[in-house]
Amino acid sequence: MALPKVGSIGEYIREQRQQAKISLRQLAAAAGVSNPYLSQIERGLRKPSAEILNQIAKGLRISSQALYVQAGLIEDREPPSDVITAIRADAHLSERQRQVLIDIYESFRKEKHAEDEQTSQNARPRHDSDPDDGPLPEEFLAALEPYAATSRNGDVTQETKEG
Amino acid sequence: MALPKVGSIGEYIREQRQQAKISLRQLAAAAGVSNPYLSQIERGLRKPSAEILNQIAKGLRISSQALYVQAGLIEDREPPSDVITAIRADAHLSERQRQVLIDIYESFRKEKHAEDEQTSQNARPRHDSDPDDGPLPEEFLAALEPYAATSRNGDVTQETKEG
DNA sequence: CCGTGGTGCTTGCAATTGCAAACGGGGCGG
DNA sequence: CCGCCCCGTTTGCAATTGCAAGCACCACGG
Repeated sequence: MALPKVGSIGEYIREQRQQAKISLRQLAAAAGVSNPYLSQIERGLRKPSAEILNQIAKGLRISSQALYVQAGLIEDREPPSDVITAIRADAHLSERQRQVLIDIYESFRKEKHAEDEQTSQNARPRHDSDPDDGPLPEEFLAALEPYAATSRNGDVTQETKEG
Repeated sequence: MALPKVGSIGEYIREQRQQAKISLRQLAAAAGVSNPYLSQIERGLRKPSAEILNQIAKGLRISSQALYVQAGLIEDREPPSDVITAIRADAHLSERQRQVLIDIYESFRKEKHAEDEQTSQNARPRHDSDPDDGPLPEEFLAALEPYAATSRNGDVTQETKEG
């Protein structure tokens, strides 16, 4: 793919602009790019950088993501459905935190797996709350307490610590 | 633009690369960019285009969106927490496990914010009173060991999604 | 001792971005 | 008719991207 869908992104921008009933120059001004450059972008003669793309998205008042997807710069994949993928994709976590979360999650899975042998990756939310199914080792919870405690401002509603 | 905000994206990439334990050249090859250019990107001397950014994300096996957010190219309003949604939707977890995971995740988020003071224009309301603890206490990890041991094979090569 | 292979960094250089200026054209008022 | 303001487009040109080649450094082994 040496030549991404630059044409389509241009068409998409022009389409959105015309739909918004604003002139090329107006959008250029709103986006903070020059008029001629926007013209070239819309006709696929130029391959706008990420910054320009973002500014244009702002000027158009549309989602940056929609534009990036159109530009083929983001996999059009749906949001991660399973926990591990979600953790891996979370930019706010450090790699270490990520690994710890994954470890904990997997250990939970193993516990659950022992009593309930179901390895379906895609699952629907279970509101059925059975508060008495997982043993949840003491030492584990003990180690977590300081974090769980500080993370919620005294609003620890869950029985993370139930004698 | 003598000092663009490219620094953070470069640092982020380097961080991710080092945590993935791969060399600059390896990532460059995986991403399909030249080694020197990647070097310059990581040090903030260059402002990579969207395509390059996307390729780097692929090479790092991380979400393109995460990278774009770091680069400030996507409004951060969208990815609040896919992780929590995923956790809630996972039928393999007990309600209790779910809550613990969420607690940990949230505490991690707070830690990261504290230590990683990134230029987030949209900071979530934090209680200014959480000066507790360091990054990730060993005792924490130690407590996890018995559970993590079976799940970790020493290397994070397993991918939940391919291609 | 010197070669080989690894790391990241510096140096020119072609290609491209992105812009200021200018161009052709369509309405409208003097 | 002419000037004026808008539209989108074309044309050079400075600045930047992105790369091939080469540099310095370090560990390992003949």
